[in-house]
Amino acid sequence: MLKKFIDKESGKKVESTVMNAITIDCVIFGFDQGSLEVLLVQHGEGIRKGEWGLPGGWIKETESIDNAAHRLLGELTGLDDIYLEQLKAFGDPERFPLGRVITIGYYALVKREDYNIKAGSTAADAKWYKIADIPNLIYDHNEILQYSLANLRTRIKVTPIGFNLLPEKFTLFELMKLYEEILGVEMDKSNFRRKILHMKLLQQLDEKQKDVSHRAAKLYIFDQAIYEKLTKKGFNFEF
Amino acid sequence: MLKKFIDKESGKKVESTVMNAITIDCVIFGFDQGSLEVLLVQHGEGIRKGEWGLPGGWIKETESIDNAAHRLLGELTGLDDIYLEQLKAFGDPERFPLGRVITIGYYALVKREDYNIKAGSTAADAKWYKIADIPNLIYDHNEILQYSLANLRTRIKVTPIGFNLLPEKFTLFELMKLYEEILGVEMDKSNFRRKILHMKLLQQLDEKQKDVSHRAAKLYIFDQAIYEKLTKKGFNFEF
DNA sequence: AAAATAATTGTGATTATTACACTTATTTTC
DNA sequence: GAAAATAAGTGTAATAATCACAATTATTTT
Repeated sequence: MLKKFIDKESGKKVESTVMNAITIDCVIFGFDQGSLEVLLVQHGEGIRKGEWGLPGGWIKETESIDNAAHRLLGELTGLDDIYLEQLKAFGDPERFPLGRVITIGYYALVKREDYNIKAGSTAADAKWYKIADIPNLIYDHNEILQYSLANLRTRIKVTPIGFNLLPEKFTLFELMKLYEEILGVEMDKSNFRRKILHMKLLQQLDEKQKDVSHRAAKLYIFDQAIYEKLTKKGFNFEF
Repeated sequence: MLKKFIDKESGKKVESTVMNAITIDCVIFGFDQGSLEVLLVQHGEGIRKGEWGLPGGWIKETESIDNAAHRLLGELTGLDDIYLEQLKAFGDPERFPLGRVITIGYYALVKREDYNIKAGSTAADAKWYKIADIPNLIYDHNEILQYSLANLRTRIKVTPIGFNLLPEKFTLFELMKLYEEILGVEMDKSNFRRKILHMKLLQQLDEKQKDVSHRAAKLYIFDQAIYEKLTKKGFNFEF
């Protein structure tokens, strides 16, 4: 994977090293049975073989960074049209042991119902980890993960991106559980309902939950059009 | 400024081009007489000579990205200990006409009272521009600037970073004018006072404004300790 | 001393938040 | 098939925050 370069002007060899190499690493969040999870992959080569890390790869000469991130995500998960945002660049000179490699961190939010690892995976092994069970990761991937988690927590208070983690149709209680899990707080059912419904971001469907052993809850969908209207005049999502 | 490389493995020449070259570009915000301003520099070399752009430069092999940004900022303004944060990386393949160069955007908030352009400037010319008067900039610098402005607007609603733009001691009215200018809204003096004082982030001093031709306002300072306490348990800065 | 200017304080109507308790619908158990 | 269990969904009253003004106070200039 590493390339070797010679500086044509100075003539110096830059051995076993890539000058200013750039990679992408992606934190993929999912939500399953009340738990926030992250998709990790097992490294297939090198000294760190068998250790877990964030999925990532190299940026091609002719593609934008965003496109590279989307491509990598598609190769791994078989999904396109995923919610994906750049976090920031991580560039400690020591972060990668074999040379100077700057990585650009992304985070993605996927609906677990859509996700199917077999679809396009090139990774030896990929697995969802609950946030509390994240192992030691290669390089600075724990730092990137923690940063993205902090970012998700502040973003979700200001923007309704949480919907990207839920199925198309969801109950108010599921939505509340998502907020509780990500923010690490307990909320009041009644007050949550009032607040979220008051925002008018949700559309009630004529459908109900199936296969639950108690009174079935009404299903809702997220109204994109109203969201965009609200975004323009600014709104607040604090709970 | 551009380097030329040969890929040692493939033997291919990569002429007039830097593979994966990385720069830093910095949006430096200041606040002067009620206006939000940005520090731009005039290019001293190349075809774009004379055109304005964001101050920036190359990242050295052995320094972290954050250190590079601080170093560049110090070289230009003579200041260290500036509020500086990474925005994100910009990497459209076409953004730089002579080759693939990815740039990492930063934004800084400086107190104009501290700033002295003569201190360490290497730029041919540097000048503060009001937001409304920003000219056409080189490469994708207008895009970077717009992005940082949007970022500042959302950040300032959630975090009291605005203080970095004001002198050490300021009046409540000055603070309000800062928020009005950045967010582009009008606020009610009375309600603003109540809200900001209620947060307990400000310490009233036994000092007053000098040299004003009317009743002098009390001066306040920002209380860092209380800010950190509040940050831990989370707080909201909406106005 | 009066006028001008802006700081500072006050007020009441409206809306949002919070902590609960209560009612309703559905499924499972006996 | 009635009772128990479970969670959905509604209601309420106290408290706090927001908003749109009006009134008062302290200084400086005329």
